[in-house]
Amino acid sequence: MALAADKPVYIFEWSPKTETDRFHSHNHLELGYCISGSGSFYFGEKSYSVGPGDVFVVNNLERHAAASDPINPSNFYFVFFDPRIIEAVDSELLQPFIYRPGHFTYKIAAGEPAAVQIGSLIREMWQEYTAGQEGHKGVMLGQLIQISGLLMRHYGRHTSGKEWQHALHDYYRLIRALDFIKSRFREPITLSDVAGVMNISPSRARHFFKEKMGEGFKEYVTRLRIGEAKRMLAGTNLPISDILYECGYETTAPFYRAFKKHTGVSPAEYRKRESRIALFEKMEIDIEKTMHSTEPIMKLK
DNA sequence: GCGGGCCCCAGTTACCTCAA
DNA sequence: TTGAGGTAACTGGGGCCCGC
Repeated sequence: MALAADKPVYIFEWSPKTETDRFHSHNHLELGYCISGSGSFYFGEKSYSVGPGDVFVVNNLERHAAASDPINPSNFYFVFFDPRIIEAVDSELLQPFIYRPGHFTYKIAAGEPAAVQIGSLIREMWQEYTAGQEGHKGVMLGQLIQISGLLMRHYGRHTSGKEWQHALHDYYRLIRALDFIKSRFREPITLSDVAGVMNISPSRARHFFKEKMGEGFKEYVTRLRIGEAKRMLAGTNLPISDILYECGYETTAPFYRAFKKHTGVSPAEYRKRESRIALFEKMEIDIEKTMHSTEPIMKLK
């Protein structure tokens, strides 16, 4: 989901499915506040239990997913926002969102002072949003800045200013690389190209990428390409031969091998499966519409 | 922290054949 | 035409190490 330029802050109410939603990452930053129920939140290999009052800080690099308890489904307020709006006010306020493997704590447990204060601000933000009075966007932005400040104080207890500055420097370098990769993964792209964007040697780029992302450069590019292929297989009727070309592959063999390795099925099987799921989900929605007139779970303006 | 050399090997490319 | 799979040659990423 991309944030519109004129609406850099979104808040919405959302209940994760009882089975784990698909792992994903995105270009915006995210805050989650559990208002009721229970479940789990997954960040890469880590998992956290979810309960009312818990706050989750989600950066724009780590792949994550959520799941609800079948007996007592969790319900969240989620805030999505463009990191640039924080940066424009004070780049230091970005620090709580910077991903540093081994240091980053995604969950602030209910009852912790930061969770209480941030939870209260997110509830106020929701009220602002639903009331929709004149100037609500500005008020929401102010609340977001306040939340960032509280997060900075919360995390600042554990990390020195010098370490924060270093992490910020690395973050900007990594963002440049990821922006470059995301805009070029459909073409032949090498580690040397990415190193050039970061102004470091290919050797250093390799160490840096693995250290910050937890996976190798090629692995990351392949994941992007296969993700794009999956999106095109499910969302278009383009022939597979066109799709593999659109995703940066020049011949069929490597595409089929990589696709099967990542998904466990061939591209054709994947397309069949997704079309069946889409048909089933459409039938469910039609039945739901017929029986009840309910609001969608995910509300976005 | 950063750059670079060396070696290994997985992945890629460019062919091919075969089946449906 | 599309999809699957095999082979050989080649490329370049990863791991390791060392020096600055």
